Amino acid sequence: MDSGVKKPGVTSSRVAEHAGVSQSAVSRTFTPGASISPKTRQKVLASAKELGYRPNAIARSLITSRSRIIAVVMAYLENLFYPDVLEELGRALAAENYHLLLFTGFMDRDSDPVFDQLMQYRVDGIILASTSLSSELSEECAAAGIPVVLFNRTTERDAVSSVTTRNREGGKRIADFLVAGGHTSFGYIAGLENSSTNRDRYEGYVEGLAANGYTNLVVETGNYSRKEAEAAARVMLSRPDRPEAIFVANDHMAVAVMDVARYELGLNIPEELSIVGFDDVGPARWTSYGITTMSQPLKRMVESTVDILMDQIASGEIEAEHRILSGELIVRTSARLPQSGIVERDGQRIYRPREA
Amino acid sequence: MDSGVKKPGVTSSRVAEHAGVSQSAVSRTFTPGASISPKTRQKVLASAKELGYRPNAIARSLITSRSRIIAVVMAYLENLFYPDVLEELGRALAAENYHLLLFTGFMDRDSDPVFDQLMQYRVDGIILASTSLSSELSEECAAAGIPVVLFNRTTERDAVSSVTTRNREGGKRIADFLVAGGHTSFGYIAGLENSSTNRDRYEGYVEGLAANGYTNLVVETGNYSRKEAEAAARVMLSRPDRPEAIFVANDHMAVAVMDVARYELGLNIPEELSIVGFDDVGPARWTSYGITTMSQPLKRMVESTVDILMDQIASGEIEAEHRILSGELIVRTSARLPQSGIVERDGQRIYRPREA
DNA sequence: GCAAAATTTGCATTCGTATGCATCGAATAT
DNA sequence: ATATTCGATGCATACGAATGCAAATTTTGC
Repeated sequence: MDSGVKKPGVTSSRVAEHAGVSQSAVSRTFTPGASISPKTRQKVLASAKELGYRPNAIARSLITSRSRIIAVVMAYLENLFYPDVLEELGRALAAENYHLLLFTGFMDRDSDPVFDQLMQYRVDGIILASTSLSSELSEECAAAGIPVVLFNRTTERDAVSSVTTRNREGGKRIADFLVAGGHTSFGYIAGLENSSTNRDRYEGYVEGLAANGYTNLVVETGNYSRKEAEAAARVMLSRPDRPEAIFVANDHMAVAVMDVARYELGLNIPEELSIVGFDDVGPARWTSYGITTMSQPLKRMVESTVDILMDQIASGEIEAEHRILSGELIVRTSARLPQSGIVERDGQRIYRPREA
Repeated sequence: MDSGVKKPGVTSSRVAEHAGVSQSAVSRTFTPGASISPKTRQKVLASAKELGYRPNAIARSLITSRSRIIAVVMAYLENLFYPDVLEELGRALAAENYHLLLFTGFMDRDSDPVFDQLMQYRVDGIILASTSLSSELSEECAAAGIPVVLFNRTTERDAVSSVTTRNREGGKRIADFLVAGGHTSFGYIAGLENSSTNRDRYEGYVEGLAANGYTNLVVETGNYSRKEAEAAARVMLSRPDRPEAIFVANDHMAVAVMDVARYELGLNIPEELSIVGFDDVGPARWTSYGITTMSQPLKRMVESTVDILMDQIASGEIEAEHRILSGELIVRTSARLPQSGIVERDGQRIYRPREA
């Protein structure tokens, strides 16, 4: 009666035979909304269960030309932000009955093999995150008629959609926050130079500082890598005119910078040095770091991403859509506090100067 | 000449027509080792390029009944160990021309839907990691004739393979290390109670302590979750007879325990409290933590995992294989040091008592 | 109870590729 | 030069499920 053990080759035809109906009937039983009487449906379900039948998604894909697979490209997962994204994407896609084909662990250079695989599997959509090969790759995919969403990255060309947060405003708010905190000299540890997030955060920061009359900004590059961020921090913090406050382009690097500052240079944070990050990733919340940081609304970003994909898949129309969400400046202990502007919300302290 | 833009429906037949050959010829061109003359091969390749043709992996799978997809099940990615595994798996599988279908972000409870999806996609193999539903799920899959490898977990039933490290020996070595370090009272913060890793590490630890004449072990459970580990640490460290040394079942929790010890209870590590972890995950190496920990040889574990799968896929024989690798006790700053037994290797300090 | 409409059902075909088999041509052997 | 072999090629079919269409059945209306 039970079965459990399932022979590899249980096909719809075998079930049909066993249930005394046609193969079409079996197919319709498993196709929501198909025309089938409750009676035969039950018969089929019974036989299916007995034989341990499950529709073959491959065969289905072939004929519907829908794989129900979404490719996710994340070159590296070192930054905890991305595993979080992945987990949330897993949830969101599963809810829509889609599956997640992951491309990771390859060096950024060789985009071509990845692209080839994507095309061969006829994925229904593509999410590009944490990869610098976005631009070229995305254009190609879009040209091939596959919906593409850039996650946490944008591009000028308008063929592909994107989901981001207000990086520019974030950078600006951080500048305001640091100025309000009484700092007078500033540093920036940059992410990947050609990434839109880095560019926008930087520009907003510079703009915000300038608006307050500060132009003495020192810059080093960490390329979103821990190792390089450490090196950058060493250089910046060894300067005679070491800045009082540093905006690090993301939390992943900020953690490294804090370690270097404290343990290699013996600096007290925030008394002697203020650090602000971006992302509000796990370790930022750990007591050892307590990083003051611009949060990215992960859940909403993922929702938007999946939304866009589902829309484009359903409509068949690939029209680039750009969703820009906003985060908050979460105030913790890694930076000196301004006199005012800090409010409490949902048990967190955030920076909200009056005009905002 | 170039093309770039690719019409959705370029099939092998279209290429065949364009090249003036049969569809079979096109197929053979893209099938390594098939019988085809260099001349026609070139003709086909030229046409394929011009039309932007790529073999349809779905259709190929249908007929070969090989999807070249490996399912990876990781219920959660909070513990950085798993993203690392994922990245390495991505690399290793790509090298074998396999792809990675990721199942993540679901609560452990509902294993059934996951199982259903696995079966429907006719994946060629399954890797189960960081999930407690291993036992039931794995049996089912194995019964269905799909190779399964448990990653960092074992099970008694011998239907499924597994790759682990010597958890028991690891626990024992940690006990030896702590005893040699002069500690006299001990604590254990446990992982998931029904997981084999937790059980083995615990048993080895207890055994090692007992061998040295210590039986005064206090235990709390953190279930491999950060939040619960924090709570466990609070309880354990508030005891009047707080232990001098704590073995935390993995680094992910050890980080949390250190934060609580330092910032909530003001304890100095390692002067007043020694902490040892397991995994040697990223944050363990960060200066703020510098966790002394049993390493798990990630790369080799992944290699073995993929090895086992490839073997079983190639041979069609599913014979459970259990690979057990060994790690090292990496000595850092979170625990008091023994007088002897610490040696340097590859720029790292490891604990290697004479008999080992 | 009968005709018309609505619903089920089965047949046959399709998706795009791989592959056994037969055929054909060229290369080798005698 | 002819017989033999071997590689290259094409034909036809198969993989497993979805679906348009027509036939069969049930339901509805009067």
